[in-house]
Amino acid sequence: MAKRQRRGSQRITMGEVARLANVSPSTVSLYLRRPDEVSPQRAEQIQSAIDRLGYLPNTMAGGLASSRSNVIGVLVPTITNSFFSETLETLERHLRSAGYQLLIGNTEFDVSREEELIRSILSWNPAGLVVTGFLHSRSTLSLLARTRTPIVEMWDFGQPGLDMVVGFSHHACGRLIAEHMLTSGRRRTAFVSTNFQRDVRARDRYAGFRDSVEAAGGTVELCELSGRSDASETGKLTRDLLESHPEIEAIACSNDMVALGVLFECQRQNIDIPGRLALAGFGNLDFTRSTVPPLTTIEPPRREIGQHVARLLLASLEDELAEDEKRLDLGVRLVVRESV
Amino acid sequence: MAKRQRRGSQRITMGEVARLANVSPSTVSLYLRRPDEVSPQRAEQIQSAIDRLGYLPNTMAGGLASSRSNVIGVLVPTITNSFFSETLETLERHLRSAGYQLLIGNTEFDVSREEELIRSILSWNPAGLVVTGFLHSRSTLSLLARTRTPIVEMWDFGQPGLDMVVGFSHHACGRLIAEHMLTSGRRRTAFVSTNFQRDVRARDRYAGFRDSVEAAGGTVELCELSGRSDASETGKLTRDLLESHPEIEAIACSNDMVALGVLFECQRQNIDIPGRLALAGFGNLDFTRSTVPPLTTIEPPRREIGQHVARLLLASLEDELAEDEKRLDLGVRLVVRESV
DNA sequence: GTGAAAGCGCTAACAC
DNA sequence: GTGTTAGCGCTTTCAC
Repeated sequence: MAKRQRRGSQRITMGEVARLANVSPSTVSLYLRRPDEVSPQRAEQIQSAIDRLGYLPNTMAGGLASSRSNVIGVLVPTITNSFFSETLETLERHLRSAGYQLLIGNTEFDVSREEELIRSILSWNPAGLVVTGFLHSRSTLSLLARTRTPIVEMWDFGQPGLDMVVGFSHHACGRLIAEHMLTSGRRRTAFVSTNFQRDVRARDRYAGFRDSVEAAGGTVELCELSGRSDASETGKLTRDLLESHPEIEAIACSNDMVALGVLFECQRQNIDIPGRLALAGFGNLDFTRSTVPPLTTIEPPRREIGQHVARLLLASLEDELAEDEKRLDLGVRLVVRESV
Repeated sequence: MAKRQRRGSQRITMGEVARLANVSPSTVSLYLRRPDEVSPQRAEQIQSAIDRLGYLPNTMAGGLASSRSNVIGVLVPTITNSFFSETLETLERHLRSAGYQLLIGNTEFDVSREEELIRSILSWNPAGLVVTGFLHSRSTLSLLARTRTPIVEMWDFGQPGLDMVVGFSHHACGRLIAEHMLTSGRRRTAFVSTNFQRDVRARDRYAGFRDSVEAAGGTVELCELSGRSDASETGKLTRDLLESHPEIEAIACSNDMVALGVLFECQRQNIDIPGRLALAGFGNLDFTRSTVPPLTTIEPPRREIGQHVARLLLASLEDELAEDEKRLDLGVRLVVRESV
């Protein structure tokens, strides 16, 4: 007797509930979906039958019959990143309370993996789809063009987009940091980035930073970290950078974890921040308030993105949205502390 | 024309593919599930029809008809925590490549929320269920007892469990840290914890730590942080602690983020680590290698948990597992660096 | 307000 | 190897 018998799930059906409650299945169905439309007396019978039997509705059967689902697909580059996971958490909370179930996928910054995931999610006949950014493969685009489910592109802003857009401009983030550093008198700068090849948004922040610095006659040295935001690798890279470019007086980082790595290296080498070197991150992660010195950074609207994505999605499921409601630039805030 | 018409999804059905390919629907179905069992010629016809029409199978219909699903539910306290999100990521990768779709839920450390989520996941008729820890509400337990889907309790070890268990002992973690500190000659200690009331596993680590320290004649001061691992709040708490208990010579933290907050406060106050104070964290987060001084911590098997949960789940879906294969203590590793 | 009947799009026997 | 036939458990008209 190998192969556990996992068919015929033996689960209580709506018909059994109906029989016990002495009503028809369709009344049970109605009770479950719109309780007010059945008489109070039957409602009670039905509810007690449900409780007695421990009935759980079969979502698949319901979805098939109504040819619609309570599923919303969400694709992020990685959930192992507090940026996206906080957006996800907020999104989940708002959407679940409206009766939706999230189907989360990790694209790993890979458009062909994104395509695969979208295919898989679309096969669930989702009520909505949320993807990260504007970068999609050709066939993803045609897949998405053909579907009629509402789509939100999040965590970025500044391109046309497929349907709805909720995010902010990463180029503007880079400029914001650059201007702040320029204001404090720094011209010779470096940008230290993790995941530079895969992450378009990190590249956008770099581009914004570079554009502003160069426009002011400054220089920007780009340093790429090979893997993930490994703080120890950052140490070595920082060492090399400051050795080969002793003129550098400011370092902008692609995120706060990278900045933390740079900071520790400076502590080791007794490099004064911000005296000798200005340092800025991105993300406003919790620890940045208490580093020594506290880290200047940018606060991206992580939670707000989740909240507004949920709002737009829910609204578009109800009504057709006006064109000008479909695009939302949430902006960012420069958090000035003591490291610049 | 309000209310967008979202019914009759207009999607291509298997029947249409069959018609175009000049075969019966069941041959298409067979081709999709076991391609080798249809003749190469028809296979080609079918595939080209699929491509031409852009057919995507309807997962709900398939699931209903076969009364089984490729869904696996996973419940974690919060995905906003690299511990769980790395486990999730690994689990996702392994399970997806075996054709399963994860349904992820956030319990927020709340057993009644967990119950609600389990109810919702069970209504998908999942092939498997993964929950975090052993702590469940009474009705969750009876819900779980009635179902026949395989269940894994992860991230903890040491209790009987419902079905399968993959994790490690948090009590042992606390003891490990304690012994290391005792070895280095510290007797007067404190345990600084975030989320102490909600997180059983943090409490277990505390209990293990306290038991060992007290068995050796030492003392343990417990400090609870109110909210999340807010490093700045940690600073204030550390200040108060060291003021009211100047005798303390070692601090164990419920996780690395808390330890980071303590470390920064010590840098501010010029408290020598490990000279004046020993410090240890939990988690072996990336940055702990490069702090000044590098942080002694514990490496929990985050990725391994995901991997083994997937393996056990997949195995139990195939065959009945022997009792002794159902429980796995992955253990932990003390990462000795320079802070103790 | 309630029930009967007809599917939703697929899978799974079972003939052929 | 392929097609025919019944459902899977629910929702949704539409009578009553």
